Amino acid sequence: MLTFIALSDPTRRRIVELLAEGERSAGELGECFDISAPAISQHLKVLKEAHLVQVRAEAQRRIYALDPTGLEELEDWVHRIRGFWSERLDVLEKRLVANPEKKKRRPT
Amino acid sequence: MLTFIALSDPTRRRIVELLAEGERSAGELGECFDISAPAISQHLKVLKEAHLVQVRAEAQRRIYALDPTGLEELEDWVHRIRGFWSERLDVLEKRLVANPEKKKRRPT
DNA sequence: CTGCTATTTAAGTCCGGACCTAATTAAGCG
DNA sequence: CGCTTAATTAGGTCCGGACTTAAATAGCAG
Repeated sequence: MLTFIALSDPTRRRIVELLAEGERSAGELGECFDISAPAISQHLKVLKEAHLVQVRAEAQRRIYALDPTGLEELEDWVHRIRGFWSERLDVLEKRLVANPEKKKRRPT
Repeated sequence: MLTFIALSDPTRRRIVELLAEGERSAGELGECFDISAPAISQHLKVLKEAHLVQVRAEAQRRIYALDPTGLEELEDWVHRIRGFWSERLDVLEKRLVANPEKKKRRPT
């Protein structure tokens, strides 16, 4: 699950947000931040490995664009978790409404 | 955005997955891992601060359960990004279908 | 070929975070 | 009250990751 690691960094998250607006070259992305070009390049590498961005060469420029794969994986994970949770919510809600004060001890 | 940082760790991700199946005490969670109880406690603290889990006291036990807040925030972020991307996808798809081999140079 | 632009790779520093053990708090129970 | 159980806080180690500067690669233009 490289997706979460990739997005845990604010700079990388910002890059993804920028690319959501449209593709950009590595240099153009770099201009949006106060860090060195190598730093940006490393961030892009991480995002690429997490399948969050794609690269395309155009002359000397590397044009970066969003890759839907990583986002889908992320969304799937969240839905899987929320799916379970929703089922339990139904039960929980009913119980809360039925007996709001009761505290139950559950055996190990 | 504490959500991504919290979920970037595999142990914490696993904890969330376990809690998706149902609430558990800190001790019960700890039994699922090969790390010390303090380590688990620290992980739970991070998850709590990211609003991914909730705590409820029951005698000496602390019962942990999923908190929907963090997951919603996560889902919102993904949707925001994918929203932009989907718009662009429409254009892209049409273009790909129209001329699959052509490579275009696009002005900035 | 030389040089210029765009970007990545290499090498090294530094800080935060994941872990441990030991000590602390807190709640039953005899 | 002492003892046990459950969990957290304290203090300290260690490794990975986000930077940096310097060097390498790659494409285009004269």
